[in-house]
Amino acid sequence: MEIQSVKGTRDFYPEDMAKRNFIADLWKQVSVRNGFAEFDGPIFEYLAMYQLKSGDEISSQLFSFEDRGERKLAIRPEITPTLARMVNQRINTLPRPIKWFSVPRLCRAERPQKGRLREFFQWNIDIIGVDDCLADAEVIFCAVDYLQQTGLTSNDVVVRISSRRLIAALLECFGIEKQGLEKVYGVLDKKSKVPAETFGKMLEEAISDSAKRQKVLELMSVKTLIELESFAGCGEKAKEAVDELKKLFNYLEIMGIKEFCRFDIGIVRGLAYYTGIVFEIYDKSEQLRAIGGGGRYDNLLADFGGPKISATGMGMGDCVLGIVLEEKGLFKNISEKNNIEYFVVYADDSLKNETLKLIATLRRAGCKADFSYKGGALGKQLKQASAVNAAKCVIVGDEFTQKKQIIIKNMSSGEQSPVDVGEFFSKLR
RNA sequence: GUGAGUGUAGCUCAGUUGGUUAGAGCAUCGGAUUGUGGUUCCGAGGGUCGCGGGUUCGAGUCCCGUCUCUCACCCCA
Repeated sequence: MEIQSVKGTRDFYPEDMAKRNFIADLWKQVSVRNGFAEFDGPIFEYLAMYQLKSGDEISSQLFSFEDRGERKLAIRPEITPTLARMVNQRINTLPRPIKWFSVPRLCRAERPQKGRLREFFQWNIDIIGVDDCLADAEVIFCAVDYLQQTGLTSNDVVVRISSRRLIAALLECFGIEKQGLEKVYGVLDKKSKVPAETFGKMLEEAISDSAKRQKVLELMSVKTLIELESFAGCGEKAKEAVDELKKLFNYLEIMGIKEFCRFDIGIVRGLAYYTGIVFEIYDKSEQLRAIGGGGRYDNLLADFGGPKISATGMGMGDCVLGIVLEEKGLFKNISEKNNIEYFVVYADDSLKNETLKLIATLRRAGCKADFSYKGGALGKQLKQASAVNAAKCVIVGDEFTQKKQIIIKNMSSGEQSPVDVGEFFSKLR
């Protein structure tokens, strides 16, 4: 083979395409039934737009290039900046709440590994203009609605939920300076990913004071919302954050997805822009990276030059999800073949033109119909019919010449019977 | 970007301490079968052994480089 595919990309042969469509079609279907409207943007944007939020170092993770007018551009690594740009442009005319979704194809120049490629699809849903954590609950509901629709249950996946606002308030209460907050977030995020000893060392590097460190360790051992009461002395901000989480979990219970959701103080999310509720969705085997994640980012529009309007949302990629669905055998109902309804075969070359007419009529009537280019022995044509997984065969033979009849053969039972051509087509409609 | 492992037919893999013309199963195509398929039988095509150097009389096998894929780190929007 002369030219190989590019590192981290995938070829979608029909059987792979069937799986990709299964995933993406369901994303769209579930979004729509949850009240979200689809949008999309260009596949490349100004490089500066991506640097705005994440700084210059992001450039090494992007596929960037210059066009002939020396514009510095980049292939989109995420769609959220595009969303912010589009919403800002029409913010005064869009009815709120804005509930939008998209299934963009994204590229990131990272080294591929399990569940992460350089080109992938990511489902994004966002709700803009709602302060109430009901919007966060609805985003989580929509994600769970999707996962259930694929056949996954609360035995397979879990949504781990926490609050940036809560952690910020508590860390402030512990006396940790605002400047050091980002670094501590980074360490907390590692809690469930590294051995306890390593975690301890990382925390030591981030927080020099051992008393403060002890309080953080105490906090990280909290397993339920109720245990947070022991930090009640931490002031109004912390109390508000706890109340918000309680309210969220109440909504989740009312919506009937409580068994999918857990409070988990260790969920921080890497990025700086989250401001409130945050969550990540995991496969319960814990062997994979997150299936998806999201949360509240109330500064999103403002960061991109718009008004300060609250927003919450989530993203889910197709790579990890695909691995999970494959492992659980949930792709099994997907047909990789064409599922031809009628395969028309002809007993003699003199009937070829009549066969083509039948095919055309069947197709215009909306049936998936096909036939053999080569013709030849009836047995050969039926073999081809089996190869394309045809449900039924239409046999055009002597009966057609003599009585205008065709034979309909059911390919799974083997049963067959003659039928008048006119009657056959009138039944189709 | 750093580190480790890997690579033989479309797929899954054999291939002896380096020794003739590199094999099998599955898949594909053809035939048995000119009015009856999917399960049977027979046959065929398909490989510059990832690519490039080197050692050797001789390399799929040993050495170096490079690329891919896999796994971990960085990062994870």
